[in-house]
Amino acid sequence: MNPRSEPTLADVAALAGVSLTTVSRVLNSRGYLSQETKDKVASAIASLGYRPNQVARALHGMRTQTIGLIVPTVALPFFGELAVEVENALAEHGYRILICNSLGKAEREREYLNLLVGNRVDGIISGAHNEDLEEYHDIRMPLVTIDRALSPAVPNVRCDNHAAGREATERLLTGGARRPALLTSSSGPQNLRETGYREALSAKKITPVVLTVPFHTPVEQRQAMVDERLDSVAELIDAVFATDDLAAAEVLEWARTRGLSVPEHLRVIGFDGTSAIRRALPGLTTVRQPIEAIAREAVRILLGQIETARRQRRRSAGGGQDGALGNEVRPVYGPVEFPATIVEGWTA
Amino acid sequence: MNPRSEPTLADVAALAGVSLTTVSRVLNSRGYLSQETKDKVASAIASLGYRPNQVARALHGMRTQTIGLIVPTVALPFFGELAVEVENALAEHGYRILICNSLGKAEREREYLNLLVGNRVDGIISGAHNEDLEEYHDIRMPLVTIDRALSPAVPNVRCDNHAAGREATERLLTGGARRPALLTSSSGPQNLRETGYREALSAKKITPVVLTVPFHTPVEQRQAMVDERLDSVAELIDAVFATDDLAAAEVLEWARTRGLSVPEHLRVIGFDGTSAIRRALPGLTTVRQPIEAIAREAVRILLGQIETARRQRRRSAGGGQDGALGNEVRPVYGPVEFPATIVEGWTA
DNA sequence: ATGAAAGCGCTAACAG
DNA sequence: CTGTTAGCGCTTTCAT
Repeated sequence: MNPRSEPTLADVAALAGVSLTTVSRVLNSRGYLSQETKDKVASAIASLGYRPNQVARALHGMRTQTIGLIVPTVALPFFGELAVEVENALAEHGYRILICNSLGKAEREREYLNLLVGNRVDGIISGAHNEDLEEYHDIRMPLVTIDRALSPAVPNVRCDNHAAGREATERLLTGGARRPALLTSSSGPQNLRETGYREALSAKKITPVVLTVPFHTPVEQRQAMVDERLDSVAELIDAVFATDDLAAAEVLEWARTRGLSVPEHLRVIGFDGTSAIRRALPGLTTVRQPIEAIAREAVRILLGQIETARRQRRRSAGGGQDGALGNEVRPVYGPVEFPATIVEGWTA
Repeated sequence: MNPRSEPTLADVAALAGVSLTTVSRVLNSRGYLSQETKDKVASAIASLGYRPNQVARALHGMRTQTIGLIVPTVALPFFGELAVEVENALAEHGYRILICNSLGKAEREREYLNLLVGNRVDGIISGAHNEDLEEYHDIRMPLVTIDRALSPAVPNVRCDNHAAGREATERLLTGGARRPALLTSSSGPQNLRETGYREALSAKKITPVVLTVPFHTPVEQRQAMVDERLDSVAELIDAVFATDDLAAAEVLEWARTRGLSVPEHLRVIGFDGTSAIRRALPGLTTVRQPIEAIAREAVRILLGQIETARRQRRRSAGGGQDGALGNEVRPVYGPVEFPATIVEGWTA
């Protein structure tokens, strides 16, 4: 045996003087083993530093205990925190996570989707998609999306963007704003935070001012674009609801360079409320997403799907008797939404 | 065949009316194939939506094309960006990444180490370690550390912390500071940024003021601890060098609540310079780590080690002739350091 | 130019 | 209580 490569079951068996099966049994504590055998095997394992090859296990068991997570980039605190929470929730169930950063490129997202399927992950959680990549549709695998709905057949978990958008806007108004603008990444009916914003304004007969800077704008260009958008409406507005905290930071910077004091001349509220940004900008009033709840629920639904799929596979393989299976996790239609909460700072 | 599970090579072969071998050949474009065969196979693949099972491939080929990355948490922008850069660098070489967040818990880091070995990743990059976990030492696998040195035998890639610490401190002094404090996570000779700080001060005969708040302090407690540390030396100091940007943000918040204006009463310089924090706090003067360069170099060294290991394994397996192998990637001793650069804001 | 068969490391029937 | 054997899906000699 090459010393630089990992020992195998056979090595352990040989050293312990028993068969492969026996070793496998002590590893998985299945069936009856004499204490003596157990000890022999255990010491062989220890002395070789043996660790079961999960790849072989996966090949046999048809399951990798791994799920794929696709996000735009964990370099953004929101997705970084989301990834950590998903990882935590999965770890409790013995699963691990393969994180994929699409960087907003459809091409890359497609490649990752193939990679995940090729690696036979047990399921996928997607928190990023370039306006439905068709690959998502004909994927034969448990799938849950976070935040952006893909199709009614795919479970979607998110915070209640609509209500949150309305509440953020109302918070600006009750704070004294008369004309709040919206700064977001893309405008339209699918943008529920925008819908909430418009709803809050129409209740007060205020005309909306919607500014957009695309999500994947290179970081060096963002501030200039934000400045340009805000300058063009500076006379009209006295508050800004930015749909993410980093955009809110850019609004604050704009206000600073234009000599507008916050919140006196300009009120600002952000969105996400990640701990990293709350550390960086503790003064920012923002809407905090319940990231942990979202992650846990997405994981719960996904694992339910995986379980169901396994059952079906077993049934169609083993043939025959159904048994009473009333307690399966039911498929989820429609989005699952969690409430977001406003975190007070001094910018609004 | 169960419709919900992925098709296999055998399915493709059956549909195309050829043998497994042939299908495998067209997939890997090895040997001579008639155009007709190629076409038949290709269309069978397409119509089944077949994707090779990487798990099986890995089992056979004894390589997973996956490397593990261990970091404290990608929820912190520095490690989030590092993860993305490592992923990018690896992708260029056909490797993927398994990200593990240790959350600063030795227990969890140990588990992850086992997981990675169990999953037979081809190598590990570690950017986190609880004061050498012994497991790192007897690991039979290519390993590179980022930022923290583990042992002389393990390559270490980092920014030039010593020089950077000196320069940051000098920047405060040339800006007009007379007594800059250091705020860091743990003090001692292994903290090279601190060493640089002390060096810059001793050149000017200034007595150091070193404040510490442990790295893994829960976020809710941090500000209070920072406040407490700073209050205790408020009379002495007129500047702070914080060894990460988030700590610098906490210093700014302290200054704000104490009515100290920055940079007039208090100069502040941070460390890391991630894009996320630069977006959040564009005014912060900081030392920017060359994250991309670090990631690329770590990957380069690791892939070199993997290549070398494979060669050795082949040699010891196939037995015999060495051949001329002068162009191997040489093992790296001593750390590889990249220069960090100061990014100007208005806080210093 | 194509196929048959062995084997990667492990688990699970199926014997004893 | 323990061993033998047959795969999981793929690559790779070795034949033909």
